[in-house]
Amino acid sequence: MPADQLSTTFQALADPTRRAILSSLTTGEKTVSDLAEPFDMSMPAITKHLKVLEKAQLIERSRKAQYRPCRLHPEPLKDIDEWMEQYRKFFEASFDRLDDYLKQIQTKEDNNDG
Amino acid sequence: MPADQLSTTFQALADPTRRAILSSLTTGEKTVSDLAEPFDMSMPAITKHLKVLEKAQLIERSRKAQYRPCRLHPEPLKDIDEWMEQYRKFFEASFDRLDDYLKQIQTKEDNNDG
DNA sequence: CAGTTAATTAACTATTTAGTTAAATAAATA
DNA sequence: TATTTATTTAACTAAATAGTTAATTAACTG
Repeated sequence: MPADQLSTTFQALADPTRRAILSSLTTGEKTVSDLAEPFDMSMPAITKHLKVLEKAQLIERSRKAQYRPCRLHPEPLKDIDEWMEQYRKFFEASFDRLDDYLKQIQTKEDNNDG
Repeated sequence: MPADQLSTTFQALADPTRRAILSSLTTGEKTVSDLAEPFDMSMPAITKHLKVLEKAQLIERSRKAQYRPCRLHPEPLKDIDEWMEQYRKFFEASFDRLDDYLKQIQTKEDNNDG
């Protein structure tokens, strides 16, 4: 398994449970139990997912009494966004999708003199 | 391993060789040998990476004589870009980075009367 | 048709991943 | 101090990943 940061980030995101955990953290800090609640999965499984997210620096953790709250650390997502930049011209220019096609039609109509 | 499309795409991108292959395809269609050339890796290893990219629908393949040219199919990247949307407000608003901090300072100076 | 080039498939291996249950640790509370 | 709550660690397993070499397939070329 590759050790570079971008690979680690993509790897961490390649799991629906971990993406759901991140999404859940967009509304603020959560305990491990809070985060585990929606999933039909043991606590140790959640602990492992949190370790993957923490190693990828997508979350940060602290201590409050017996709790180990997690919060979102979104910076690695910025790196993905920047990596994506070189591909935007390809997928944004695409005519494969209906809405893109319709947008193109609309633009032509806007420029119409008659 | 999760079967959902977004996980498959992230998984495919979680490897530097595969990302380099995609990047190489931004300049146009390439044969397998062309794509393999920069890597210190056997041909079957490259074939496997191409299979991963093809299953993730990040590349498309055709046939020309004994060649099996590959071309970029960027649509799944659009899905990642859309998934990212919910996180942009977090990393774009970040003050963790020096350039963001400097931008903030600059804005204050621009608004100065003296 | 024999040989060469391009690429894939088969068979194998080592490592990683994603989950489990049972036990251990940390901190609060009765 | 004993018990409960929150979480992690240990030990294990099954499946997936990423690579290898050797053999095979496909198509061109002399």
